[in-house]
Amino acid sequence: MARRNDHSREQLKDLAIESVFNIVDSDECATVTARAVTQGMGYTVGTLYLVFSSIDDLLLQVNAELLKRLHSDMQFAVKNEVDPQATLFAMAKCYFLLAEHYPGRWKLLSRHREKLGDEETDNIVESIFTLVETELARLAPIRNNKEIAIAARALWSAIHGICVVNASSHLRHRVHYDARSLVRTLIHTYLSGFMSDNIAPPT
Amino acid sequence: MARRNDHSREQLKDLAIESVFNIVDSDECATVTARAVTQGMGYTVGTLYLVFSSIDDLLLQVNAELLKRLHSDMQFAVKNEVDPQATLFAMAKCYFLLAEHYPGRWKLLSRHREKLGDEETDNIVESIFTLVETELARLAPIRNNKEIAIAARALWSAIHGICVVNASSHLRHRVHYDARSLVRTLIHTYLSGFMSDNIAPPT
DNA sequence: TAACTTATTAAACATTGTTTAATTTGTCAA
DNA sequence: TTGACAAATTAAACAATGTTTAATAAGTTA
Repeated sequence: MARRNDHSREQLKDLAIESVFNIVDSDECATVTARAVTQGMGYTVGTLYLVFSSIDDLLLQVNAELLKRLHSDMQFAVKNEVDPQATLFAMAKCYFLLAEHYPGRWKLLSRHREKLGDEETDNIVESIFTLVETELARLAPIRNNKEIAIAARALWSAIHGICVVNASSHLRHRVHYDARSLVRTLIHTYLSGFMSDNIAPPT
Repeated sequence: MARRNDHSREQLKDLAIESVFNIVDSDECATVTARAVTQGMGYTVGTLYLVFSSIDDLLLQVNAELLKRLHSDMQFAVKNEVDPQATLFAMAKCYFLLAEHYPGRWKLLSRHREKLGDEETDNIVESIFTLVETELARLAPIRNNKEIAIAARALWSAIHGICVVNASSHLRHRVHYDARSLVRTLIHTYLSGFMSDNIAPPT
């Protein structure tokens, strides 16, 4: 089945995704062009369309791969921590470190969140939320399933938002203290409120 | 000074910004092209470059305008609420409603946050944060300036993050309950933790 | 060995941002 | 009033992208 090079469709996909990583890792502001991607794989532009339906399709699959790795990192955190709160810190750290160490990859992730994702991507995101929910449930038994689900999304949104602000911090900010402690403070403060049995907010 | 049409540079700027609004309001997924913008103003593409240095420059000024209006809305909220917590709810609502009623405009805002902003834009953002800080300070006198500043950014990041997730919710979410109450719950929970004198998080 | 299949490419096309040279329009001085 | 100048506006060109298509080349198989 293989021709000129011994690369199956699957291998071509991996090559392309790898090439995208190389591009955004070398320069987080670089634009991922079809020609740059295929040049990085040692192919020409047409080959990309043999394996992906469009550039957006490629980037979608890149993001799916990123999310899979994130989920894997977070699972590792769950295994290595005992305290639920410590686990949540560790999981948040996984996300934060992705943004800090691989800003280019993380920007792909946050830039394409707006576009419609396919079912696979959504499922990975769901599995990530499930990890968070499990810890929240252990931490605040007084909360019901719905409250847990909402809290997981709110908390994760907040962490994501901090990464966004951090990524776009132009040094010029009046308050600049590091995003790492910002995340820690956020989780701590939020959980403190979440665990106490305060009354429901006004409607 | 005016020639063919009686449009000063300033008027051309306003026309262009208005045209961008029209484009993204009519279809939040529409791409804002130079030709579409100028066609909407009744000019041709070259005129745009008489007034803006690039498309990015135009979008930057569009975002500045959006932020100005947001700040104005939030100031209005401050005037019309007495309780600090109610004021914070009202301010968050301003941002949330922008995302809900003008998703196209809001996407411009969140999409271009990553690009380096000019000083003017940063100043507007700072003034918005100042409004939030003022209410937080009234609410939690035990917190010092730095804590207030961090809390304002964390809280706002969280609200922004919720809007992001909401904007990209593909109906398919297992938990879908409305973002409005998500924001309310988040603020309530966060403030509950912020106002109590819990210990500092572990380092 | 020859026909066929298909991976791969080179070239073409459409759409964008941006620049440039031409054109049109108003202003002002003689 | 008219002719020269300045400025606004445009049409056309250019480069970089995503995408498609027709040609080419390499392997497979009868």
